[in-house]
Amino acid sequence: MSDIRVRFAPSPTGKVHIGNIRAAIYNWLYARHTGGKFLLRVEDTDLERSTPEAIQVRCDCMKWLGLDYDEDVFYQSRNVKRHLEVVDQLLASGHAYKVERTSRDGKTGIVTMFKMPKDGTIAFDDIVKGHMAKKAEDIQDFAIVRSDGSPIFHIANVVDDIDQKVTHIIRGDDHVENTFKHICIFQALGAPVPKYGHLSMIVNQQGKPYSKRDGAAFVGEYRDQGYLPEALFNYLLLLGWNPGGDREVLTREEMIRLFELEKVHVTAAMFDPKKLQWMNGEYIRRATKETYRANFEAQVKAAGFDLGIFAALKSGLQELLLDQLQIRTKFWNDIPAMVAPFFTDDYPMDEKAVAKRLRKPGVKEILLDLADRFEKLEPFTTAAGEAMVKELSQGQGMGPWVHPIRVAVSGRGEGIGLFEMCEILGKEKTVARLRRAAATL
RNA sequence: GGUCCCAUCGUCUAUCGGUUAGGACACGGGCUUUUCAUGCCUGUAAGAGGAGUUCGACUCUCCUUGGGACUGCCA
Repeated sequence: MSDIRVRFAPSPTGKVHIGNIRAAIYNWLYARHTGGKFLLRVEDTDLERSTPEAIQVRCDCMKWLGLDYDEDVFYQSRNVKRHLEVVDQLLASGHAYKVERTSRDGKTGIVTMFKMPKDGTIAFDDIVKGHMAKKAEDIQDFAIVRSDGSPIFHIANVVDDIDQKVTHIIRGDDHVENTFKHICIFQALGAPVPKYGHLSMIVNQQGKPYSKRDGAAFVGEYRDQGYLPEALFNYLLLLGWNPGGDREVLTREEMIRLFELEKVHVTAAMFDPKKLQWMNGEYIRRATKETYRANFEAQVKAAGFDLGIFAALKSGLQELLLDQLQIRTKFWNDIPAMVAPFFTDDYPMDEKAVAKRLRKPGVKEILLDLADRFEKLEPFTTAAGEAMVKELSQGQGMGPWVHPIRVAVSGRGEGIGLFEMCEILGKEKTVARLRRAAATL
C-alpha cells in the first residue's frame, strides 16, 4: 500500500472518448502499480448536460474495460457548498475579488475572479513532460464563480482534489495551462500541491485531435463492433507508453507490474485502426477455448440461431468447428455470418462467389457427381472426403471440385476447412445442398 | 498575435554518447495450402535542416523549419 491517490474526473456530458478513457487507463495503472487508490469523480456541475444516463454510460465503459475504482463515486455537484465556502475564504484573504463583467454571449453580471500573483514564476515538474515554468504575469486573473453564483471548473476541481486528498493528477495535456492557475489556487489555500502528469493527445492521420469524424472515437462503438476490451486496453496503453524491448501484447498483470508514468511519451500519438484490428485478432486467437466458446454462443444466440443445433453435434465436431473458427475470427460479431450455414439452410449466397465458382459450364455435372459420391462415402469424415476428392483430381489440384463444393454448401468463397465443414454439416445436408445448388444451374 | 510544448521507418516505438539504428502494424515476396485465414521465412522503409560541445552525436546545447496545446461566466 502507498499513500498515492489518483482520480479519473470526467464530466459526463456525452460518450466516452478514447483519449479520455486512455487517461483513465493510465490513472488506473498508476494506482495499481503503486498500490495506491484509483478514485472516480463525476464532474457533473453542468447539470444540463450531465444526465444519469451519461453517467451510467461512463461506468459501463469503465467496467467493460476492467477499470474498477476504489471508494465511493464522488459527485462534484454535491460539493458546491464547500466550493463556495472556499471562495469566501479566498475573498477574505485577498486572493479573489468580485467584478462586473460581460461574457462572450453578452451577459453582464458580477463574477468572482481569482487574483493571480503579479510577478514571479510558477513552475512544476511534470512527471511526463518534465520541468514546466511560466511567468505569473503571462497568466490573467480568471473567473471562479459565475454571475449566477455557481462555482466554475477551476475552483471546483481544485477543492475536490483537496477534499479527495488526490496526490497525483494525471490528465490530458490540454490542461497544462490550467495547471499553472490551479497551482496558484492550491498555494493561496495553503494546500499541498499535487504532482502532475500530462498526457499527450491521440491524433488522427492529419495530426489533428482524434474526433468522431475520424472513425470510432467512443469506447462504446468499439464494444459494439466486437472488439475485446483487453485488446482496446492494450492498444490504447501502447499509444504513448511501452515497457521497453519488444513486448507489445501484455497481460493485465504485466501491465500493472511494468507501468511507469515516467516512461509515458510526451509526443502526440496517431491512432492506427489497422493495428488495433490486428491486436484484436491476436487476442481472439490467444483466447482460451472456454472464452471463445462463450462468445461464440453469445453471438449465435444474438443472431437468432438455434444453439441446440450446435449442442447436438458430437463433442469432437463442436471442438473442430470452434478451433477452425477461432483463427479466422477478427471480431466477435463476425461470427454469425461465418456460421450461418451451420444453423440454417437459408444462408445467404454470395453472388460474386456464385458467379465465379458455380455459374460455369460443367459445374452442374460436377456437383451432381459429387453428391452421388458423397452419398456413398463411408465413413463421412474429413479425411475420407479429402481422400476422395484427391483421387478425383489425380494430383492436378483439387480446385475444380473444392471451390464449387464450398460455395454450394456454404454460400461463401471463404471459410473454415472445406472437408471439416462437410463433416460438421453431415452427409445428409452436404448432399442435399450440392443437389439443390446443381438444380439452380 | 502572445505563452507553453513537441520532432527516429507511412504509423506505434527501442536506443538512456560508440548499434550493420532493433521490433510491431501496414505494404511486397516466399513456404505451408482446397478457399479464407493462421503459422513460419523474408524484402522495402527512419534520426526535419543548420551550427556547436566531444576522440565520437539519433542521443547534450543553440538556431531555423514544421507540428500541436492554451489564450471562456466549457470542462
